[in-house]
Amino acid sequence: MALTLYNTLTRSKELFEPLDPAHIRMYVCGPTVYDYAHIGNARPIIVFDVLYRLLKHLYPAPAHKVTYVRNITDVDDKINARAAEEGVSIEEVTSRTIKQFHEDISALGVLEPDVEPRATDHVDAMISMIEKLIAKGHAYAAEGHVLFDVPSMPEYGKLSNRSTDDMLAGARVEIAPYKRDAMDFVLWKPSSDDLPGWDSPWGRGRPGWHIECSAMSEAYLGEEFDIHGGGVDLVFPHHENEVAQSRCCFGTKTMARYWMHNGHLQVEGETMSKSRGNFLTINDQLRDWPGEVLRLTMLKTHYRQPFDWTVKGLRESQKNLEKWYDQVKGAKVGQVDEDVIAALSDDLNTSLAFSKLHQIKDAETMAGTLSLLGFSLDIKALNSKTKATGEVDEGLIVELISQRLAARAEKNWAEADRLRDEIVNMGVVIQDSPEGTSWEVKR
RNA sequence: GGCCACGUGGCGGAAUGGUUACGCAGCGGAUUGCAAAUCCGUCUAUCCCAGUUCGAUUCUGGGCGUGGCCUCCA
Repeated sequence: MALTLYNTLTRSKELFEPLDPAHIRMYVCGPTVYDYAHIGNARPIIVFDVLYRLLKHLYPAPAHKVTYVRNITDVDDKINARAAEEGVSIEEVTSRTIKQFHEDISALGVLEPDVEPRATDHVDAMISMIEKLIAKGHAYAAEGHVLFDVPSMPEYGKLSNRSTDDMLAGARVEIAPYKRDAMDFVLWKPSSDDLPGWDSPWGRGRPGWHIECSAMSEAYLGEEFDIHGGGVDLVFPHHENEVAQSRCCFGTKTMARYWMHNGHLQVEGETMSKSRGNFLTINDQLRDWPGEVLRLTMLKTHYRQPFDWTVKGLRESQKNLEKWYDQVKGAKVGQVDEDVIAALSDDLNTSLAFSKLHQIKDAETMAGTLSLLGFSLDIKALNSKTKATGEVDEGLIVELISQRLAARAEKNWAEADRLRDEIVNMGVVIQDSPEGTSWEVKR
């Protein structure tokens, strides 16, 4: 099955041809750990998980190997600011946030990346890259900083498709006096005593944002690799700068061959922001919904498309999953549907993949396909009480339900309906079935 | 201001130079003590204007609208 991927670098869909078919290599920019991950952060996590699963399917072991690296940025000024704000150590902020991050995304049905490197473990590699860049005339030290010399790289701007002239015209930030060129960006900056710092040829300091990904991708995937992913906002400056650093340092023609970027999402029609009060974290959403519902909702829209995160959409996903899981109940996990693979192979057309999924009649194929897509097939987990359940009086509900069952046994329908209404008024829905009466918090 | 992406039925969302996608909701029916679930059936669409074409939702140009990026936000 031919896989095509949209490549930001060429702004077109291209046939995926791995550098080494025996070893497919993918790098995705992970979180900066200073706060709960929001649902926007969940998009690349889920989207690239699907790509990882698809690659493993198309390039199966043992003939092939797929290596997926997703980093953790644990040195950053936002982290420092958060620590200062709370009066706690930087380690406390990062370790707490990393733990929370892992906990949150584990509910989303994502496979763990093969490597999850942390920036702070790779500072030496960053320093040696910076030294190399200086030696090759692509970087210079000034006032304790080291800057990348943008004019030294003629192809700068190729990934984000913009000229430095355009960028300067639109610039709205004042230019630091130590920069030779307005576009130059920081590779290394000095740290005061209260900030995290490492000894370096330029004094005690810390790395700039972009160099970590150049160093870590090289460490685990090599100087050139296949796929590099992240959110669209990272195209510029982050990825553009990564390309500049890596290519100039290693003297390569490319850093990654295929650059993939997921679009942003909105919440109920509005841009998500803290000031609007619609800043939804993954953790918030998991209080109300099973992780798999979040996963399906995220994948219903093609990854490059912007989309609107709504309760209505989540409800629909929940219904879809209930139906599918009901269909596979008791079936063994069979083959993967070829139409679904074909849809995914066309630049991860997950929307089309799910519409094909709706057409699957065979329970085993359904199970196999859902499983490839990262769904658990566990209807109990899907219907299990969410964390929001803690906000209702469970004991009372169970009591009312048993009273209603007694009323029904006596065919006292008026009393049974009155009890149902009482339960509904508490925000709880009940359902009768041959196996008994179940209940859940209404969403 | 510069650059980029997008605009399909009530909602989500594919595909396509000419023929009903699909899902959710709605509506009708079966079933159910009542509901839920399930099953059967069913209505509604391609932002506006111009051009190319026998024919455009699909290609080209313009307009309007939405979103994103323009130094650290996925």
